[in-house]
Amino acid sequence: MQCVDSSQLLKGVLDVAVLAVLHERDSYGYDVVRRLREAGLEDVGDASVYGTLRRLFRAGSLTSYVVASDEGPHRKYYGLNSVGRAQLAASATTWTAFAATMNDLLKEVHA
Amino acid sequence: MQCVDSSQLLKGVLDVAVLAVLHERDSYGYDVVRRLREAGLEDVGDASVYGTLRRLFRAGSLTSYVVASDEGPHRKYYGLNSVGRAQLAASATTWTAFAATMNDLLKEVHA
DNA sequence: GCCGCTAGTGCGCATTGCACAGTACCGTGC
DNA sequence: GCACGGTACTGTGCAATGCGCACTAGCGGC
Repeated sequence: MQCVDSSQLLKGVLDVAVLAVLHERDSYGYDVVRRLREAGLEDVGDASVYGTLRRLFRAGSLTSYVVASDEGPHRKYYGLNSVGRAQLAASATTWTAFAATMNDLLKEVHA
Repeated sequence: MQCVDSSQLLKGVLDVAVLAVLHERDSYGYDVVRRLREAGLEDVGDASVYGTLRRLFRAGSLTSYVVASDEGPHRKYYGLNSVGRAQLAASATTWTAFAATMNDLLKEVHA
């Protein structure tokens, strides 16, 4: 019944978004969520991000190391490896092409 | 295991794409598939489009009428009603904002 | 001690795109 | 007449993925 809500838009794009954030610098789940929200993806669920990180790690696109913190529980940092960087590049290209196609389709709507 | 494939990108966007195509003019399933493919969405599955049309119709965003054809089976035409037009407008806006956010995120990747 | 923030895990659900099979109409070629 | 390919739609079941929710746990402030 709902119009396109971002939760559906995120499908298949959250991977790229997460990879993009990690491309900037290594990070841990809680922080990735914060950065994505700051970037404008305000309603990403935390569970989605944690899930995505685990999935990408399992797929071999990310490295992982645990760092203790003074201000709370340990942090599980993730970082891109070569596979992840390649995946990010490929996905970014795919996304750009796809977005262009969609903009084309919607162009006439605004007319 | 796969990089962002269009099937996941389509999630939540096929609705808008279909609405956009119908905005141009009334159409039937088989034709919508053809037009989407011509527009650049080359690997949309036909079942997805038929499913989307049925879903949108059930949701009250589309009108439907059957037209006989000389060159094959009857055609079930769909068209936008006011609900559908509103949904298209809203979804298009959401998409545009979302795409802008994503482009922003990916901007640094290309650097 | 309790609360709230930080940080992570696991479970189960809903949505949705798709493959696949099946039905059926039509014209062409044999 | 019949097989075949293109047109056109339906239904079933699957897989991917984002999310809500519950839970664990460390930390500091009241």
